[in-house]
Amino acid sequence: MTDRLPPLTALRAFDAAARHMSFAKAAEELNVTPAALSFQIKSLEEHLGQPLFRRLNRAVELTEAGKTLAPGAAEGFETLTAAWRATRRLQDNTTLTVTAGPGLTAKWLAPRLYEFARAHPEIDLRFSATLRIMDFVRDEVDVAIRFGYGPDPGLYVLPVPPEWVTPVMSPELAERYTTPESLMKAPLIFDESIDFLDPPVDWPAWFRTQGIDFTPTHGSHFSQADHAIDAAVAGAGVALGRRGMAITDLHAGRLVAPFKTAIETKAHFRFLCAPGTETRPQIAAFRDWFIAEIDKTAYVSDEFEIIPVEDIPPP
Amino acid sequence: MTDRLPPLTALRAFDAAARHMSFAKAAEELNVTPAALSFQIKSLEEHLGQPLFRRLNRAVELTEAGKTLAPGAAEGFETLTAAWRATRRLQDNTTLTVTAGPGLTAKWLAPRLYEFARAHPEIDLRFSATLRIMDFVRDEVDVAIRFGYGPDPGLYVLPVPPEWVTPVMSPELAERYTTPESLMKAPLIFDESIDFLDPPVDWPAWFRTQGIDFTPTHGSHFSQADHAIDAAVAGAGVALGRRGMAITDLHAGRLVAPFKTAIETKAHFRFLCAPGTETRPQIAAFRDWFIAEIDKTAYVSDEFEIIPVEDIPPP
DNA sequence: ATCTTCACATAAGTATACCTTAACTGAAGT
DNA sequence: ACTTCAGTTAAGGTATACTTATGTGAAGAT
Repeated sequence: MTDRLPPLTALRAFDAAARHMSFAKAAEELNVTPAALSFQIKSLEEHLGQPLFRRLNRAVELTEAGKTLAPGAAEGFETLTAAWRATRRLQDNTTLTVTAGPGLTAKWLAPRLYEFARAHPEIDLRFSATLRIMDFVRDEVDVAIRFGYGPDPGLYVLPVPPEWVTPVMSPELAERYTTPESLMKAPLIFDESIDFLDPPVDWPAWFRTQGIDFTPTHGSHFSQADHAIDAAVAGAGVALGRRGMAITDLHAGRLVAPFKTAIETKAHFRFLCAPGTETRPQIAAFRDWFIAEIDKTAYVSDEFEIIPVEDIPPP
Repeated sequence: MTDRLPPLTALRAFDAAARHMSFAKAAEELNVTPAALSFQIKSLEEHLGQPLFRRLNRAVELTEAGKTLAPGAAEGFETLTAAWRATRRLQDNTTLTVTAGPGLTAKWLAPRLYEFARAHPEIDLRFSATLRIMDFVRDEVDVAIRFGYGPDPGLYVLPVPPEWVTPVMSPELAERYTTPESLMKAPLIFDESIDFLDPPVDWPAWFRTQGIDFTPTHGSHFSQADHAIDAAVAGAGVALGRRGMAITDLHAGRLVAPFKTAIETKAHFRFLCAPGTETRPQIAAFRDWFIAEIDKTAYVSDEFEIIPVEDIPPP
């Protein structure tokens, strides 16, 4: 017989039946009568040349053929559904789904979102704070904001100024630790979320910018950047704060950055979306707002001597 | 409108049109007239609420919506087609597709296949010699023979006796190197295809079974086991031959294994197929033949003192 | 400049695939 | 023995999908 695809409605009926393991429930899902579904399955079995379900009297179970077909059918229809939904979303100019890492969401986006929501009441903003790299089509996400290196093939990438780090601490601690040397005795906070950077942007690197050869051996470690900043705000120690993470607490006076040397890394935040979607109204609005917010705090960089990490002398 | 799937025939028409970038060719592929296809696309665009193609006079091009939908549609239908074909193959009891690594194919399967083909003339045997792990459904493979550890969740695994290695060389070389100590001065051949084993099954391990602490520093390296064996047959040096790889050349007298100590590893060949398919006639026939062939050479193991690799004293 | 060709659109008519209602079957639970 | 449940079967209607035939507009040829 044909090695091509069988009637697709029949295949979809099978998919629903296999997922529910019930013809009746499958019929309900597809808004047809059980009779119709029974026919579809029967016709599919005729196309195939062998049964897909074993009819027990109160239930159905999959035959070997059914077990072979079911996972692929489910995956195939899932893919189609995701693609169709993503396409439909293109003309929905009222919803905007953004994903960002938990740190950026907590320390940068969340405090500013109220402004965006007020400026664009027509946009229904949804957030997904996860580190998982997402698929724009499959996960129904419009914009991703991610910290790291490029390149990102096949994506629209908006350049954002590079990120730098400098020691930050609570005002109380700043009275105790007034010189770079004194930090060697201070409780240090380690932000493991930037461990992946190469060359490393860490405490030894910062001490070297001060002409100090010192590798701290203990301190508090945090896997997420916002937790490290929170610890610093609470007075638990001195953190190497990333500009984007610390800026809100610096402005609020909860943190101070007494030393005016910062390390710049090639990694930076990147505004990512599927190519072509950057012109959709809500994405363009979000992008413009995002750039404006970053520009608002750009002057902070002028206060610091910013040293590219690759210019730091090796140990 | 509905967020559910649109009419599937229309989606399939779009998929074909997007792949060919031509309505006429898509119509040909689907065995319908161009007019029918034109209607399908139009109906899909109405479902969506926006055009999927931009009609230029001599050609068509995808709109943003089309570009969003096309990859997912293609992938979805590919998945469905693969699943359907895999299901149809279940009732094809005349074809058998086997995949194995290049080493096993060259040194073990190929020399024996003639026998199998003669014993089962009704089976149309196809081979795929690749190291790539294959998906039984997507790659249309019935049986995989792989060297390594388990477990393999969700697969039928036929246990095969464990694999061991012992020094092998050409008869000429064997006259020169008659003691384990003499091998320290022999040209050694390294088979990198078993480097992934842990604990390692390598020359230092074998020397330790002889009470010799020796780590060879140079020799010939081969990334594939069959090439290492071929080099040994050619008299280029002494290889640590895997039972399964060397057995044919040992029987033929092209190789000899003068030292009767072998190292056994927990890794072994595994006969893998999708669960449930082990009862299909051609797979059962191949499995039975495979076991019988292995049993034929089982007595060889009796000649050796086989030491499990974990029992070898550490350096 | 006009003609031809090409690729797709449109109109009208037709077939068939799909669905519904209604009655049936056979086993499990009451 | 009666009810219920899950799926099957039959008959008939409707919407879907296809066909043939004709129309349209621009690219390329003469």
